[in-house]
Amino acid sequence: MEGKDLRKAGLKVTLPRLKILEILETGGTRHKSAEDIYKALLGSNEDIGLATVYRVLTQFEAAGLVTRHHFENGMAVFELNEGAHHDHIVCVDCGRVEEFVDNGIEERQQRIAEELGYEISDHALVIYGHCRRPGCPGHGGGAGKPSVQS
Amino acid sequence: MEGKDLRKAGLKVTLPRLKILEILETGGTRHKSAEDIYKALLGSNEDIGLATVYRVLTQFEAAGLVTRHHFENGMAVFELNEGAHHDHIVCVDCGRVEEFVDNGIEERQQRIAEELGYEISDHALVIYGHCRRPGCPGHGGGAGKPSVQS
DNA sequence: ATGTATGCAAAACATTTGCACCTGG
DNA sequence: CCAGGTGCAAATGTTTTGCATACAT
Repeated sequence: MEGKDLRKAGLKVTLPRLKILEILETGGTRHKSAEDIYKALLGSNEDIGLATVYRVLTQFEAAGLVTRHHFENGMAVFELNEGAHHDHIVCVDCGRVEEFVDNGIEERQQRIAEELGYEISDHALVIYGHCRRPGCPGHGGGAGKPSVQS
Repeated sequence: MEGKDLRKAGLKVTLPRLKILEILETGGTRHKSAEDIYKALLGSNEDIGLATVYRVLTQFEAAGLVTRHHFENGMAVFELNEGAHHDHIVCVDCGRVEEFVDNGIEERQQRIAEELGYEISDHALVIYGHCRRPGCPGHGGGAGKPSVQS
C-alpha cells in the first residue's frame, strides 16, 4: 500500500525504500539524520547499509519526497515533505525543532529578492533559541545564562 | 595596529591570526571558506597550515570576531562580524552572496519566538535564488552551463 | 623563560562511489 | 530475464587532533 508514493515518484518499490519511508513517517522527530535512520533500521533488524540510506534519501530529495536541511551543526537532516512549506525554530539547549509559517515573512522575502534582482528558488529560515520547556537544560531556574544576540 | 581587535578578544597577537584577519577584511567576497583563506595565504607566500586556519577561525568565532555559516552545500564559510546583523541571499548559479536587513522580518521572528515560548539567541535566514547578473551561468548570457533547478 | 600557537601528518567524520551480487517487475 | 538497486569497502572532501617545534610576552 505504501508503495504508491514511491511509484508516483518514479522510483522502484524496494524494501529499503519502503522501510526508510516508514521510519521518516514514524517517531516523534520529523527531522532525522542519515545516521538516525540507519540506527533505526538496525533497531528493526533490517539489513540495510548506510550507503543505501544516503542514496535513498538523495533520491527522495530529488523526487521531492523529502527536504534536506543543514542546521547550524553542518550535519544534514531530512524531513518528510508533507504539503505546505514552513520554517523552523530550534532549541539550542535540547535540540527540539518546531515548525511555523508566517505569511508576512514569506511576502517580504519575495519582495527583497525582487528588489535585489533574484528569482527565488528556495529559502531557509531557522531561528535558534532557548525553549522554556520543563526538562530542557539551559535554564537553571532564575540563573539563566545570558543569551548572545548577533 | 591591527592587533587591537585580537588583544581585545583575549587572543595572543600572532602572525597567522593577523594575516587571517587581514584576508577576511580584504577582497570583494565577505564570505570565505577555510580553503579560500588558506589559498589566499599561500598566494601571499605565507607559510600557514590549513589546520591553523581552522583553529584560528574557530577561535575567532568563539571570540565573536567572525560568524560561521553553513549555506546549503554543507561547507562552512566565515564572515567578519562588523556591527549590524543581516541575512543572506545566495545565487545558486554563481555562488554570489548578498546581504540584507528587513526590520519587518526581524520583528515577526521575535513575535513568533515569543508565541512559541522561545527566547531567541540567534537566527539564520538564507534565500536561494537565481541572480540576473551578466556572466552568471544559469541564464543564457554568454558561455553559461545550464542551471540545475532544485 | 614559559606557556601557548603553529605546522605537519594522521585521525575523525559525514558523505559518495565502484563493483559484484541480489531483487523487483 | 534484465535493468536497476543494494551491500560492502574503499575513496572523497572537510574539519579536527596529537605531537614536536617555534614564537609572543
